Amino acid sequence: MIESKEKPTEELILDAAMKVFTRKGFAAARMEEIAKEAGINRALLHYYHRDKQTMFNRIFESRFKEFFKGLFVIFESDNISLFEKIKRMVDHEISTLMKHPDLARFIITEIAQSPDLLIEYGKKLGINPRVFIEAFEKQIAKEVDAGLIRPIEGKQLLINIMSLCIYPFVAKPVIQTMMSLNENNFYDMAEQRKIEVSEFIINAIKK
Amino acid sequence: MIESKEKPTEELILDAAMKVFTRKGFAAARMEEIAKEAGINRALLHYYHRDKQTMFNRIFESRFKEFFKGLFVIFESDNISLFEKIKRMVDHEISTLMKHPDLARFIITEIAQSPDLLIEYGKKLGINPRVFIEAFEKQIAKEVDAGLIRPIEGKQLLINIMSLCIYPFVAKPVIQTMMSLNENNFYDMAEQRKIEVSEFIINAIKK
DNA sequence: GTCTATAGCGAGATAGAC
DNA sequence: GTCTATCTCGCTATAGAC
Repeated sequence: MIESKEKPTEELILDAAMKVFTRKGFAAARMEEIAKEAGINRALLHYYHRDKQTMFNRIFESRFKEFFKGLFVIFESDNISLFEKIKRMVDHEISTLMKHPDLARFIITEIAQSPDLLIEYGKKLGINPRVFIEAFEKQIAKEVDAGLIRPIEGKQLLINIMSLCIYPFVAKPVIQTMMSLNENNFYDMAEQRKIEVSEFIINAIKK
Repeated sequence: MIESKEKPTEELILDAAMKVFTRKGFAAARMEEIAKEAGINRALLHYYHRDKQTMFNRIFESRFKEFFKGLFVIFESDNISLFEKIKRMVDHEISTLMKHPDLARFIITEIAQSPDLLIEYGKKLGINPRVFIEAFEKQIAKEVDAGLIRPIEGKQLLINIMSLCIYPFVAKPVIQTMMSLNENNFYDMAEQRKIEVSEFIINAIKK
């Protein structure tokens, strides 16, 4: 593997840190492993970043944004039908996670360890899910009242959508082993879900 | 808090270890914290269990069983309809996780760190998901062929069922914060899902 | 900027008194 | 069986040469 464009060391480090933190989590990650992954020396990590925690925060922030941005944007677009919105959300979410299969597990487990992270970085990055959730709930209630879909609570529907999109990636190693899926098989399955999940949801709620 | 029935120390330790390992994972768990949780001294942990790893293995085995047993049993019962089976699976899974909300995240993250755990403990405990999965796929294929349900792949349906049941618990801290749910609210929501999810799935696949 | 060497510390494990 | 004291080691972080 020849590096045709030699990246600046700082970026090499960030890339390496991202990989290692994402697959190991903060506690199990080792500076040694990050250095190795970046092809440099342990000491050099500290030249660019004060310490492990600082490094982690930087990585967490960017991954947090990656995970939480996107989704909400779609919902805000106003003049498209509910079913179309759901299709786009599902497609967007599964596409994102196919590109970053460990992202969801990383974010969720780190937040589980210190729930304040969600509030802290939510504020810092101006991501406020509640606004989005309320809008979503309102739209669902309206559709139900108008008799356009079966009765269902917005919260529950939203959890269902997230579950169907996100869980397969969170549990990827479990699913792969249980169902004997190699990397390719897994991605085929995920790709198929872009449509499968949309249809599943729409069938579940349509009248 | 008065301990009316004083448990033997060994059990106190196992209970404490279960709690700490489950919420922190192996890497972030501290022997000190386990000792404190058990109300004893650090050194005493080593009197009952050789070391941290041994202790962890013991805990992991019992939690692994807890997570993977159950589910499969239900499916094997033969003379009930598919919809009834789904209802029972959903109810069983959500009930289990309501009792042990951190269980799924624990098992999944530890397996993600070392996927061999799934194979190793699966063998050790005689849990073989593949048999179950194949039977499930066969039944779905039959129902589809007979025109009793919409066309859907068994694998995808199974993943959907697991996702809808398990994800809310895996992502519990995220969901609680995003949706402003305290413990009670969360449990009400989960309780409601026992029916909500069954209906959702059945509507999604019925003709 | 990058390395080698090493200081410093946190945490797991052991020795030994009671 | 349970504790206090201590050893040991792995890992983070720093000092200093190049």
